[in-house]
Amino acid sequence: MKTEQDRGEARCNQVLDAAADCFRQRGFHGASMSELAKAAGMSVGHIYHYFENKEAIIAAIVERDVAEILALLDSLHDEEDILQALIREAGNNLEEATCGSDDALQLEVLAEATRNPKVLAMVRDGDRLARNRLAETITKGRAMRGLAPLADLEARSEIIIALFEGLTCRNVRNPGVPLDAIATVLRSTLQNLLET
Amino acid sequence: MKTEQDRGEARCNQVLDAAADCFRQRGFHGASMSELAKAAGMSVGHIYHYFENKEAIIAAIVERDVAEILALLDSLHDEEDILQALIREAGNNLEEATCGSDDALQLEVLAEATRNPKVLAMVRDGDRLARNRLAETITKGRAMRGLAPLADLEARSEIIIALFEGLTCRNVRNPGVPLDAIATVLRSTLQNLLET
Amino acid sequence: MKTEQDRGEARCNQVLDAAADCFRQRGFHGASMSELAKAAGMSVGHIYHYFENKEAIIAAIVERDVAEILALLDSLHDEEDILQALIREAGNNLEEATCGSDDALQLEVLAEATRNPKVLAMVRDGDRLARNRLAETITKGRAMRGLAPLADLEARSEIIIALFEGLTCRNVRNPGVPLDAIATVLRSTLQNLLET
Amino acid sequence: MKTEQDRGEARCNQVLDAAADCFRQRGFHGASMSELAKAAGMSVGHIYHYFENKEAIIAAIVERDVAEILALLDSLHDEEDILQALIREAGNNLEEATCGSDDALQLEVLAEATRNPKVLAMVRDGDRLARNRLAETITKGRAMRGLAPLADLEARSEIIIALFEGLTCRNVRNPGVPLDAIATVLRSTLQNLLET
DNA sequence: GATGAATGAGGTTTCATTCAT
DNA sequence: AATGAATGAAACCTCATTCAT
Repeated sequence: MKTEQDRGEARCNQVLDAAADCFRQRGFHGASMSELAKAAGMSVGHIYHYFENKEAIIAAIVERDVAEILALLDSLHDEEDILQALIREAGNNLEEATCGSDDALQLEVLAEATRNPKVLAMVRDGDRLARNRLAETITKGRAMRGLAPLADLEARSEIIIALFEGLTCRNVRNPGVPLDAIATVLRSTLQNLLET
Repeated sequence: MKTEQDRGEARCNQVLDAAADCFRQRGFHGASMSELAKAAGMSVGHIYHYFENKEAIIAAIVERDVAEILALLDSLHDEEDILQALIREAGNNLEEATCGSDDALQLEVLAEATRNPKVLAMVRDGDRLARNRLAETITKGRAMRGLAPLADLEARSEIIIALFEGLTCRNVRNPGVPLDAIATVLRSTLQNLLET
Repeated sequence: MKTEQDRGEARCNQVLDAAADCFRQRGFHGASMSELAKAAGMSVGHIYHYFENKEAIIAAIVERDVAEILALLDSLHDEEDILQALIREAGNNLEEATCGSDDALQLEVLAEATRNPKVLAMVRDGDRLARNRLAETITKGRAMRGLAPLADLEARSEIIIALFEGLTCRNVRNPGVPLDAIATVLRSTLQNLLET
Repeated sequence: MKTEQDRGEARCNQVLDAAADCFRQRGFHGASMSELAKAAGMSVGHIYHYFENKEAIIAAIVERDVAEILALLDSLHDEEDILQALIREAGNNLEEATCGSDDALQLEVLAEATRNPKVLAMVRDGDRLARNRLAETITKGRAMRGLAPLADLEARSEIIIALFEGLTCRNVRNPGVPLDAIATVLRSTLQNLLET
């Protein structure tokens, strides 16, 4: 019984993994159900045992995407020197991006949110959690350094997130920029936002 | 003859205006040629007199989009106090975004660039022009203020653009943030990047 | 052993009851096997233990339907005053119909018979039995009243059945007609057909 | 322009004729759009220029069907001896039916009305017109014969229509009945209903 | 220049049926 | 006996594109 349920879940993830790949490469609406099925190693019809329709798959992908960001933020929260970890993560983000990670999917999600209310709601809910988490993390990090609480915490968080999201965009428009030069400026900008 | 050509161009723009609207609302792949035609007040078939196919329309939209950004940058170039103008423009951008301007289209373009090589090339070409222009503008602005040339000019430009693009993303994920709080932090961040 | 067989039969009827419901509500082709399964409280696959395929279920439903009519006729046969019972039954039929009984299924069967030879054969076989039974019943009823045998018995039976089937149709097209007014005319028409 | 519109209408009817055929032979839900298209000598996609979806075609067929009955009733209205014409028409109806005319379609419509509210509404609207027309016709016919108006006109009309619709059903269940025998009984029954 | 009828491929989705467990 | 995962064909429908007028 347990195995059975596990198997179901595994099969579900099989679909989601395949879907993420397809969506990355061809977009939500460019990828066809038969492409998904082929990529998932499953018949088209059977995908509908696990997902009500294509939009439900999109929603599940968005949910995963959101969870991933939250997980990253959570991992930061338990670092020893939080502020430094945040700044370090910035660099990693850059490298990852260069390796062509999930940029495409992130942009796809954002573009879809623009016209799909269900996706928009998920994106906004996720973002609310994420930015609250970031704010807490910053506050905790500053406290650990003996810095005063910030009156403009919300705005600073917003700008910091914007920076990161913006770098995702930059990675599409201008991937050729030297990483270390960027990292230096990024780090100093973040320091300015986090430690003053 | 001249009138004739003008008329043709006007008809062309009629299509592009309609296309921009449709693409904003439904995405490149979600908008159908017949929707475009209806929005443009023109028959489906006739659109093919002006554009070889749908992709050509997308390309033209992307081109326009790129040109718009360049125009904005150019307008800055002739300001009296360039650095201040840049910072001011940040605020405008925020307000515009709130009004739900072209965010959707920008994201659509970026997502499309991710998988359409032709679009990617256009986006990157445009971006190259834009960031060079910004670099020049910054240099000129600093010179007018008597500040020294920047060794890390490229990286700073990159971060500045990232900030702006990031705010476009933020506008989708979290449109409810108070503008003036953001603007203050944004301005101080830009000052830090431009004037030190 | 006997219990086992009984259980099988009960399961079978469970399917047929569910099928009748589904077919009534959605039609033979509109009802899916998985709907049937859900309504029968049984897995899709298991239905195939009892019925070779969907058409076999349809056939069984048709058979039941035919049997039901025959049973009604048989019950009439043992009434004391047969002719009066026939006429009375007309009224009941009307009321039943109003309550939206099996009209839908009857029409579904008839429509299906139109294109499914197997169903057509069943319907016609059943009808042959039914109309012969009715003819006998009429003859017996007339004899009990001391009336002479009818030379045009077959045609009269036919018209009487037509009247009843027609009222089923009317119930769909015009359910709002006052029952008692109809019943009066119906009764006098039947009297004319049965007692003269 | 006129020609153009005519052509469109002709093409529309081309679809409806084909659809009527297909629906008769395979039922509303048994006939596929590609069958319709083949029968109409037209591509599947193009049918959707004329009809929004399959249901719209069904609706149009039902409308035609209703109109046909109304036309028949109207033609009776201008006969010299209306009552006699009504009775005569009964015979014709029988013959027609034997030739396997529209019985199948009529039953299909009725069965569909049972579960499709839009079709039900059309059927009922059509029937209201038809039975009012019949009532008027009967009244006029009786007046021409110098007979008194009927107090139970509505109920009698109802029974008369039921007879005709019932004969349509009978034609499926028992087509082998000798026509003239039936016609005699039918005629006498109608006389009883119309002329007394 | 301008229309819209026409096509056919391909999209998402549903479904009867099978089969390993 | 009983399940439900799995399939693949076929359903309805949409769409970019072409072409005669």
